[in-house]
Amino acid sequence: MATNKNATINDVAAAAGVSRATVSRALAGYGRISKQTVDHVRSVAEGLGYRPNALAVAMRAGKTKTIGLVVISDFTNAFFDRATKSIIDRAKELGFRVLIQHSDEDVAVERVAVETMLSNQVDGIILVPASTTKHSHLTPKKLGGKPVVIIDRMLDIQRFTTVTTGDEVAAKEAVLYAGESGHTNLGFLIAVPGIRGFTSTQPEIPITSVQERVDGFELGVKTAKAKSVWVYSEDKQAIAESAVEKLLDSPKAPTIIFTSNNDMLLAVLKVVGERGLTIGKDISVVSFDDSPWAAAMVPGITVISRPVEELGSIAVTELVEAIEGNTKPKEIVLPASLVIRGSVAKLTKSK
Amino acid sequence: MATNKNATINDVAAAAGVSRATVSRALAGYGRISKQTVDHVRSVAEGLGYRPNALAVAMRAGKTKTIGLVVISDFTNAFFDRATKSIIDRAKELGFRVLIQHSDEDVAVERVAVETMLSNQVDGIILVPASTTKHSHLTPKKLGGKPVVIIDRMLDIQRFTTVTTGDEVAAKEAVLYAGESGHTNLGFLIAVPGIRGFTSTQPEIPITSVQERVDGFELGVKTAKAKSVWVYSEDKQAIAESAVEKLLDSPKAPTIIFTSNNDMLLAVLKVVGERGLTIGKDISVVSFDDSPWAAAMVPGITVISRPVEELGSIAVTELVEAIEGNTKPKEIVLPASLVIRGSVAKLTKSK
DNA sequence: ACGGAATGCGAGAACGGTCTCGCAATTCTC
DNA sequence: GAGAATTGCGAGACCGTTCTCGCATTCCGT
Repeated sequence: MATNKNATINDVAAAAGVSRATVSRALAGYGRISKQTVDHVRSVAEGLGYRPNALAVAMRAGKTKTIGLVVISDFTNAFFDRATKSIIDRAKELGFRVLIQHSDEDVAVERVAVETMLSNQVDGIILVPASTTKHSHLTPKKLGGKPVVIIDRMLDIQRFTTVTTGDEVAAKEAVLYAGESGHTNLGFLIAVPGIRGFTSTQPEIPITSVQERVDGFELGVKTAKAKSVWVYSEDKQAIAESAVEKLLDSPKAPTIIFTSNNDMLLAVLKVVGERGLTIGKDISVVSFDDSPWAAAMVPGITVISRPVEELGSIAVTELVEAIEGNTKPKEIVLPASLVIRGSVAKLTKSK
Repeated sequence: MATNKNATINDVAAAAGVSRATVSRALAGYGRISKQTVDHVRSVAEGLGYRPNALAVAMRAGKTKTIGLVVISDFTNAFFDRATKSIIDRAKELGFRVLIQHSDEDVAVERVAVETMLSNQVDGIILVPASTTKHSHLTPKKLGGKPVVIIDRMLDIQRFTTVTTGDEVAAKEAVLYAGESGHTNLGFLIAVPGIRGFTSTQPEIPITSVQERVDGFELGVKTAKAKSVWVYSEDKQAIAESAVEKLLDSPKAPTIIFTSNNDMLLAVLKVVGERGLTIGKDISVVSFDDSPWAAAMVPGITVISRPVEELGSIAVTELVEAIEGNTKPKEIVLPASLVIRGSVAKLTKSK
């Protein structure tokens, strides 16, 4: 069994009867070298199936053309898979590769992930931070000066470029839309990482994006002068379902339920369906984040859609810019928008 | 602005007043070295925040502890995101990193992706091949002897370890279940990559997993002695919807529709919903691949569930085994199973 | 007290590239 | 036709590690 090692530049040099330097010149096309030599070396290299060792190139250059992506994982959440795909694709366009690690919403795991990326000499990192406040592994010193772009959420420091979506505005807009449709008793189901079970008193929310959604919802409730019931739930199907039960059984049962993400929406769908209620008629629903299935259901679910692909793409563009030149940190906020389908019933106002 | 380069082993050696070799020994814990020196070097290294350059280590060792993953992308397809996640996680357990590229079902893109991986010196590759027959970029020579594990589909050669699911058996089982439930007019909606529009005559199917599903369905139809209508569709929402219309409008309208993947299921849901039909009552549905939303809907969708996480995990385990020792190629087939929910109506047999 | 074994550590090569420098050969200039 | 300029290419340093080899020094036994 031939262990078929790939050809190195030395092999090419030997086969072509020239020095390593000449091979390098011929293939990269720089420096003083005759056309004949270039052609000769190139054909020899091709014949040998030579391909430069990216590791060696990176070591010499001090650049790897690789960016690290640390997401909290949970691909069930439609957001992160779409973001991941758009990041990989945009990176490819710009000539970068992507190394992916999951933090599972755990700061300790995130820390290790970042260290792994750094020891792999990534040129920069895109990070969905597990915590707003815990970022001692993200000091300039520990990062070795490598740029970082934060997406989806914000940190309590403004050291990095941040790409987020304007969830507060969109959340308020959604509530006002419900108000215009005649809904006055509103229910809210908010997924909060880190809590156990569910509760109706607002817990500490460790993630700015969720906080924004809550703020926007509250603002909407205030503006519309509506009544509201809130449940904050662990991000787990079974528990979220109990939370929905509680929402539906509360004294002033809401005619519409707003959910902070797709997983919560699924819980609503399940419980509501089991009770024999029809979406868009007996009960209304609005959820954060669009997905193919939310669009394909009948009636389609009215959602607050975030420009996820754009977010990922912009994050890469910004990061690469920071890698190649020195840029100042900026805060980029992309607009989220209400996509109206059929899941919100028009209530006849009984004034 | 301090460009804060990360400390190298030379910095540590200088700071500790010893040679590079000694630092290496102290940190890796091998060779003849005094306990005092070890402690001293370690504390100095920690103080400097030293972390070995993985590139240099890899170059020296000839191993990168990285595996390449080439998937056809399409994260909307629930299969690939779950597979990707399980692969990353299992790789992490075994001390490997994962480099991801998408082929978009295009052999040319797949070829480039594989070459990129190889030039990045991955230790092995996990591949979802875009084509059964076109694999000239996967010769032992081009691969430089690096092992490859094929998942989800098979090639027409048996050079590589393959991890797939037993879709034929499961497809047949699903059809028989429908027969037992009283269905005799069966509809099939098959997504075929590479075709345009939709057709009712069977086109060439470039992917073994889809072929298996078709074979299994056909076997079931034969065994159950049922009538069947088939539509083969491009994998695009709008077109799939037209295909569903055609299925429902065919002379012998089916009472149940089988779909070859989740995207097709969504098309069925949409059209059926728009026609005011109720799933599990007016029309029945069975789909390949489980998903959170298929489970959360009411009624839940009866699906043929494939052990995707297990598949990914096994693929990594096999690949790492091949990387570390020399193993023979094997064909691993994991069982897919029918998950019965409420989307198949029990028909009273009118004999 | 002296030879041999054990111990601790440094020098230097190697991995596979890139790139600067300098040398020889050719061409140009008047 | 002699000196200068240009051209083409090789030698060797370097990136950050690991690891083999060999050299001092200490330790032990007799």
